[in-house]
Amino acid sequence: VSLKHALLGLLAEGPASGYELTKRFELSLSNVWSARHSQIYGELAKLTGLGFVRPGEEGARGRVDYHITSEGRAELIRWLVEDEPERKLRNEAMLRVFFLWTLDDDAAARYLEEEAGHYRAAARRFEDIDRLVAWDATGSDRMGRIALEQGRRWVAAMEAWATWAAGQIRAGHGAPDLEGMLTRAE
Amino acid sequence: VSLKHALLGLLAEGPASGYELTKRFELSLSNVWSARHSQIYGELAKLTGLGFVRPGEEGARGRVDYHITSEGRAELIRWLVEDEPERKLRNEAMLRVFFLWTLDDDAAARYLEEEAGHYRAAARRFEDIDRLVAWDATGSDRMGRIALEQGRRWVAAMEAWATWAAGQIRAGHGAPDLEGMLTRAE
DNA sequence: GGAGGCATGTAAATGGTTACATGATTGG
DNA sequence: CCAATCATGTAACCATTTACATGCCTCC
Repeated sequence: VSLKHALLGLLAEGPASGYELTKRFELSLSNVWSARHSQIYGELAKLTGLGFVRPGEEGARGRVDYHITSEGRAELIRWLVEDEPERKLRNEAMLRVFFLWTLDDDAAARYLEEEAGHYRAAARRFEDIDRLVAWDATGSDRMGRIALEQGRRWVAAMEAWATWAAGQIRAGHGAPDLEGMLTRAE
Repeated sequence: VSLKHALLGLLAEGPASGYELTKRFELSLSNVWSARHSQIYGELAKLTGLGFVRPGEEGARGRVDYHITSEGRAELIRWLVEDEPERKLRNEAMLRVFFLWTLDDDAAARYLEEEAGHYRAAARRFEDIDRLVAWDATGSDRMGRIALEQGRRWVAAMEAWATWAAGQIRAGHGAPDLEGMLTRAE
C-alpha cells in the first residue's frame, strides 16, 4: 500500500491540500509512481481515520491543508526502515520488446529507434529540471537531487540500449537467415 | 489493457496452458510485468470470447492449451505498431528515495547500499540466465537476448547510481550542516 | 501412501482509472 | 463576463492481489 506512504512522505515536507498533492505526483513523482486526484482524496480520508494526518481549517475555495501527525511521521519512518520494498515493476514499453519478433525487422528496428528518441527527450527534460530547480541542498531537495541523478542515468542507459538494439536488428545480427554470421552481442 | 496483449504475445510462440503462461510470467516477464494465475485464467476466458484465442482439447490433469487465432495475431501486431505504450512506471524502491531525507544520514546511506546490493544480485541472475539459456537466435529468443541486454544495462546503471548516492550521503555532500563545502554532483 | 508439483478455477477485497459533477476565484 | 485554473468530491468500472477450493499425477 504505497500510496498511503507516498502521501505521508509528501506531507512530511509540510502541509498540503489534495489538489497540491495531485500536482506533486504529476510533477516530481511521475517517474516512479502516479495517482489521480480521485484516489488521493479518498486516501487522505483513510489516513485521517488512521490518525496519520489531520485536516486543517478550510481556506479559500474550500481548500483544506492536511498536516502529518507524529503518528504519521512514525509510520513513514517505520515503512522506510522496516518494510521490504515491493520489487515488482511494470513497464509496458519494455514488455513490448519481448514480442517484437512477431514484426518484420524494419518495424522492430523502428520501434526501438522510437524508444531511443523517447529516452533522449526524457533526458532533455531531466536537464531542464536540473537547470530550473533551485537546489538548496537541504532536506527533501537533497534527495530530490539524488533521485534526479537516478533518472538521468536510467534514461542514458536505456537510450544507449535502444540504439544498440535497433542497430543489432538493422545489421541482421541473429536473424534466422543469417545465422552463420552470428556473433556475440555488442 | 496490457495483460491481454502479453498473453497474445506469449501464445504467438506456441500453444500453452494457463498454468504454463503463469510460469512464463514468473520466469521471463517478471522484470517488466506480472500476473497471477487467477487473473490469467479469467483473461484467457475473455480472449476466447473475443475470438483472439481458442482452447484446445482437454489433456492430462485437466490441462487446456490455448491457441492464438489469426485475429489474435492481427490484434497483437496492431497493438505493437499502432497503440502508444503507456509510459507510466511504478517503482516502489525508487519512490522511497524521495523520502529518505526524513531518515538520518546513516540510515539513508544504508538503504542505498542495500539497493546497490540488490542490483548486484540481479546482475548475477542475469548472467546466470545468459549462461543457461540456449540462445538459438531465432524468433522470440532473438528478442529475448535483446531484452536480457536491457536488464543487464539497467541493473548496472542502477547499481552504479545507488553506490554513488550512498557515497554522496556518507561524504556529507549537500548536508545542511556542511553547506559551505557543497560541490556539484559527481 | 504421502509429498510435491501440475492444473484449474472462484470469491472477496483492494487498488486504480475514467467519467460525472459542482462551485470559487483570478486575470484578461 | 468569460476562460482558465483552483479545488473538492462521488460513482462506475476495470485491474490486481489474496485467499479459498479442488483434484490429478508422479516419484519416492
